[in-house]
Amino acid sequence: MGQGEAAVTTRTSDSAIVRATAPDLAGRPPASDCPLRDVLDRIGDKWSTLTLGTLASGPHRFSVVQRAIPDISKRMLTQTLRGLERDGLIARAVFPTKPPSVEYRLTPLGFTILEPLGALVQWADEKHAAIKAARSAYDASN
Amino acid sequence: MGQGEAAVTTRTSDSAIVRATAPDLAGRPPASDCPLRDVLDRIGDKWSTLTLGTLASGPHRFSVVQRAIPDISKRMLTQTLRGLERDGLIARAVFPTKPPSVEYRLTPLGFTILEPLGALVQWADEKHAAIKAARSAYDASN
DNA sequence: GCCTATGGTCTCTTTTAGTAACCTTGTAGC
DNA sequence: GCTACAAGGTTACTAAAAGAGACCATAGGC
Repeated sequence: MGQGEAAVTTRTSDSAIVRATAPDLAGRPPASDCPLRDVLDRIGDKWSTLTLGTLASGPHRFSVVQRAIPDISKRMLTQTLRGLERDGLIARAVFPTKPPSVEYRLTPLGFTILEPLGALVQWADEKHAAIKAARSAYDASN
Repeated sequence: MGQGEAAVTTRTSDSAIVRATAPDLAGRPPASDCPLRDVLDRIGDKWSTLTLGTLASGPHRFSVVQRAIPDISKRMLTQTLRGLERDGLIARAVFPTKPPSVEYRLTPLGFTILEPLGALVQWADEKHAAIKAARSAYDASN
């Protein structure tokens, strides 16, 4: 690292390391304008991906979505749906029935996230066993 | 929905709708054993992806990672690194220098997540403008 | 002596998630 | 006529998590 290829690093001027090895992250805008951060703040939470996944199969009403994600509360579902709507990923339509029914559906923009999201789901399915094994091993050695 | 193809839904027995339209989610285990949930609880938080992204460029010491992600606190970084280590995505190595230095690097398993994660980053970059536009529009119409 | 750097931990405060009760309006049951 | 229930939320309250900042041991530089 410092010089040569010492595996055991001694004190070095780290600013050089930072410049040399983390360019793609340093190149990104620091905070609020970083697309990655912005997206992860949206879909990275506990419920957004599950909500998108539910709506992927077609438009659904509020209560249907809630039943599809059993352990979400009304409050969190409302909040999640509002957030996704605000970002243009889903659309909300109110029908003047009595009592009124509300339907949520993916927008064209919303559909485009299903592909990268699907890649992640696939990774999760494939590696879940390995992750659980690593977790057990870690907890065992404490 | 209920019968016919009425766009304006009246009261229907929703259990039928649930069964008909949300099968892929209903098919997943309800909570703790769902791979998607499990993975999202890990990498879905605010810092994990950024940490993985930083370590994607090579092994780094604690303080280097911290400087690469400017607004993370030591506490959160420690917690994030521990979590990723526990799940086998990164490895931790302590070198007995004075003061001791600690190096973190992706494991083979950790490297495999970079591809699906990359897809998401690309999506974020591509759609960021559209998302921000949708957000402005939503906030404007309030 | 004092400040710096290492990789953390500990405590405290603030933010966020989650729970449960309530709201409105109309229909159904009794 | 009274109670109950459905829809899609909102509101108040509580539990959990995130974040800020001080502290620790040890050694080197000035």
